[in-house]
Amino acid sequence: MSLKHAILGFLNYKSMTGYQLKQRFDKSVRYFWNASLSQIYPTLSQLKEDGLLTLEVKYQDSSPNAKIYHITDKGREELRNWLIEPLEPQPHRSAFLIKIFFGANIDQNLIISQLNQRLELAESNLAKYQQIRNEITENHSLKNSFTLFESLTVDYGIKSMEAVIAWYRESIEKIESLKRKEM
Amino acid sequence: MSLKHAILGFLNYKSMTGYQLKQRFDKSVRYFWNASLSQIYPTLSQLKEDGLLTLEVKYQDSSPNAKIYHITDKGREELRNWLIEPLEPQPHRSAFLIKIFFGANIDQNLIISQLNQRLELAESNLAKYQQIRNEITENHSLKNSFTLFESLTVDYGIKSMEAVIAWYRESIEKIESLKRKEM
DNA sequence: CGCTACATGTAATGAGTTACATGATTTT
DNA sequence: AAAATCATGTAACTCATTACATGTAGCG
Repeated sequence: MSLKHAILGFLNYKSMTGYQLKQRFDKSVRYFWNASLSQIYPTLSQLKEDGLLTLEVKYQDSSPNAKIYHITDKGREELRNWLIEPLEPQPHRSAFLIKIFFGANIDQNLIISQLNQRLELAESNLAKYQQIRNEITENHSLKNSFTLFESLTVDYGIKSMEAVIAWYRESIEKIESLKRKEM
Repeated sequence: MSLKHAILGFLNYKSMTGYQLKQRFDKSVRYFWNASLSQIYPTLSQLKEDGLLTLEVKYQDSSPNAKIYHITDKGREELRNWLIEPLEPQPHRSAFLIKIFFGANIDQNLIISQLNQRLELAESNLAKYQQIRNEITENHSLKNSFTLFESLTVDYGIKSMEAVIAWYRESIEKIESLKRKEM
């Protein structure tokens, strides 16, 4: 499970609560790994039981007690081993491509409009990624290895968005051109 | 669930058994939707219970009885509705990008070698997709809408492989160049 | 007075993988 | 003799989502 290792990765930089972890996820890796609080909390308990984390309870008047998790040596080793060992490539599932595959069954205009919707979404995502990219480049030099690796993940987003945008455009054109021939 | 609709999509073309469905999946959509027999069989039962399929049992001497499933009118309607209605964009998870994100924690050569592994894999996938693409173009004219939509899914594979290949190459170079600066 | 932020969880359900279980026929 | 093909499934487990449940403090 990668959630475990992502949590270990963040806690390796800084001890924090589940709530804060969620915020870290949302601020950095959300575009390729989303995690909900209802998944983070049980995972933290489990990591603690496995001896990869320790728990420090901070009693607070103002808000509920905060559970601050710290990574242990065993946790750091687990993280390191996971990072070192090559990962089996995961097959990726795309329900959208299933729809395209069976696209001949419905009116082509309905497919085109769905492609257009996705195209707009991809364009707005691309703009977001480019903005994040600019912020990284402005604030840090890429000589810092932490920054370099973070920027690589953003570059991945940019490159893949550019590729799908081109695909959406070409696909729409091809379907339009088929329509013309069928008339 | 898209598996249901993919099954309906195939059965809409031709009635068949779960085993044959698996073969169809493997021959066409495997690159963006894999399905195992242990998932196909219960899903077929469920689709039958929901009245989207009917079952015809073919008794055979040579091999176990074959259960041939046929799509019903209700099934065709369900397929059509699913194809027509826009799909919520699914967030994609990449454990590999999590590794890259935390890449600063380990020796950079270990990251580079993992990137190289993936690069080789992506190149061989690209070659496969291009071959499939050539076969489609040779055997059918793209004026046929069934063929067009199938070819679009292959084009998606080609375009996204080309994009990640470029990303792998650039990432490796950037890490190499960081190494040089750090020496 | 309601919304957001802080802070924690549980329970039910869905979707998918892996392991287990059976058995005949055909090809290597 | 072993492996692949045809043909069916069940059970256990993992991972993730959605709904449910609780409560304070501060801001507009």
